[in-house]
Amino acid sequence: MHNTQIFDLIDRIGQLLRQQQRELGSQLGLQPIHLQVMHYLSQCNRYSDTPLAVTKYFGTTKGTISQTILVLTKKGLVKKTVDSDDRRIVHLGLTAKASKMLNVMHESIDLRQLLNSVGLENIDITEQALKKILINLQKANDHYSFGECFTCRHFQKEASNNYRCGLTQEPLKEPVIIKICVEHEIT
Amino acid sequence: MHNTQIFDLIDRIGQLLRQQQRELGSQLGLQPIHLQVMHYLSQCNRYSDTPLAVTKYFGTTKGTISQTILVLTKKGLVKKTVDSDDRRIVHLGLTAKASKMLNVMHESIDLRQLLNSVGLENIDITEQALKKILINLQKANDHYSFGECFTCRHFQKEASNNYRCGLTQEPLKEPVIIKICVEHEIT
DNA sequence: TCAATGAAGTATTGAATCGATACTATAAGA
DNA sequence: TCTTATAGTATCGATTCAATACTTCATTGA
Repeated sequence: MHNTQIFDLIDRIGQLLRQQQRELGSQLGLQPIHLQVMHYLSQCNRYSDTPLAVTKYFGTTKGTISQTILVLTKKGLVKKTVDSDDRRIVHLGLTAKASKMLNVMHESIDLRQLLNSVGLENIDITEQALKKILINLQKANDHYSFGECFTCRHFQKEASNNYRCGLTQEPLKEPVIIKICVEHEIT
Repeated sequence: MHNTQIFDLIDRIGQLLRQQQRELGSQLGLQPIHLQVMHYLSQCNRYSDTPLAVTKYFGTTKGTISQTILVLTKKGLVKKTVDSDDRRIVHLGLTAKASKMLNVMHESIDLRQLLNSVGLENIDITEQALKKILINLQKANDHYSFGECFTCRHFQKEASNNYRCGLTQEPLKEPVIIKICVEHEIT
């Protein structure tokens, strides 16, 4: 009873955030999902920049995401490249136009003010709690794929300073990676 | 940079929760928004059970909500009654059928398991943090209406044990009330 | 008393998401 | 080679949602 209030709050905040995205995106002719996908693509690596990974991330179907990506490519915001090893796989990347657009957007919204009067310590606690909720939610929904844990560790071995693994500081918020790295921490 | 991760998490969890609602609702021929509105109506009082209040709550437009409610009434889940004082105002209420449906749904989803390994103390902290974020978000979006504060206090004076005011324990999660009661605490 | 203004809600239309189904192309295994 | 599985696309129908215009009712003000 008391516990479920958290989910009402998340639901509601998420709804209002999406509403903000809608207003912001409508000026650019974009829908909320487009902004979300672009934001996602700005943060993922070559294991998570495929349509299928986007599908898993947003919990929708292949077809739906395919449509979204089609719109983004038509608008010149996303570029596709076929994987050289496996030609079934497509890698998605933001164009310079898209990156610039994202930067402008991030400047126009000051998310930090929304954390007013929360307190740094509690922000951290909240963040950790939300991460655990997310993981539990993924487990409950069978969105968890253990098989890619090897991939994630393999990825760690690469000598690139743009990429880091683990839950806390990684620029890789891509879910497949996050999920697996978290699981790896637990076991 | 570090701070904005919270909003990614909220966004993502919200998305997955909505996906759950979609799966659950599709068996009943209902969309996520329908379940959300029904859940909202199960918790609001006679100051917040109007289409306009629902509109403010979900941050959409009157027309959109009107459509949603139309569907719910056609399905026999929501009943409209015209206000006796102000005949422009419509009060919305769940039918017995809807209440039963909500109960079944709440039983079929165990939200508590999603809080596994979070810890009671941190749940409270997270809840408080999310409440503050919600309020800040409402302020930023001009969804704040001070005028109804009087209404809220008036409502407090009624002798009904089904209703309570305040931020913490109230069964009234209706936003107009919450917003105003919180503001009242602050000042 | 009555006209003007505004508020609550509805109806309609068009754009867009989303799911379902069917399809193509490529890879991997027997 | 043949079968099966995977990644992605195309198409269609149902539905949301915003925008606009509209109706009904209340309130204000002369």
